[in-house]
Amino acid sequence: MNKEDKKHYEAKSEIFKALSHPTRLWIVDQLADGEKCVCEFVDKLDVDFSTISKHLSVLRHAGIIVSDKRGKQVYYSLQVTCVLSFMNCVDAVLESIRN
Amino acid sequence: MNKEDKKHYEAKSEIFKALSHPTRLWIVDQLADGEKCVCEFVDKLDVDFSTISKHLSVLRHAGIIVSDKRGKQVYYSLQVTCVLSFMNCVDAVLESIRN
DNA sequence: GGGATATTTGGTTATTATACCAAATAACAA
DNA sequence: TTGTTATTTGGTATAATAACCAAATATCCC
Repeated sequence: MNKEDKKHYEAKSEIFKALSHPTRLWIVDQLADGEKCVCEFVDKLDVDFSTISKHLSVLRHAGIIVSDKRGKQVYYSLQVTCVLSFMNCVDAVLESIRN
Repeated sequence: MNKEDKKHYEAKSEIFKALSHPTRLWIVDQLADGEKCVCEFVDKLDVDFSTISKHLSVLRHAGIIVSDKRGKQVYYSLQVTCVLSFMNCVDAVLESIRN
């Protein structure tokens, strides 16, 4: 693996890392049918809001979601919707393990 | 998020974790066009073979690849080929960040 | 059996990720 | 301006990952 390849795979792995947390996958699913306010996540999860904020930050920095501040609230939405279609693939992996 | 959902997302995140390393993504790409012997990875990478073996183990436990021992050598191949199509999506993310 | 090769496993250490709390910032309302 | 709500950022302790070396295992050849 040469230097250029290495950079390429490092960048790619950052995307996967961003998706490597149950809470963040849940967030992605929540955004599947449109934007959501941070406050909605806070209500539905039993973790500190600072924790949620950091998860959102990870996804945003990876380029998977984008934020939009309107008034006091911040709305997030999916930037890269092909992530959703990969979820089906992941489910297939889980199925194949189970059987 | 209820208990069942939590388990589901935890399982899912394990798949992503397995793909969250440059070397492991490289391995997946290497397997795109068919099975490869561990020794081939050892030759092409500049890391300890025990490290490679552990990366292969991570991918195998996640159900992404399968191993087949023939003689002294172990051959690995992709079990879940839809992973490859997601790579295009990931590349799209990278593109969108770059621009 | 004994030696050589291929791969995995265990141990140790360094780096990275995560959660919570507390404090900071931003926007709006009184 | 002061208070209130929404969200982010910084600090810190703990847990998970990853790399290397050394040792174990498995297979083949003599």
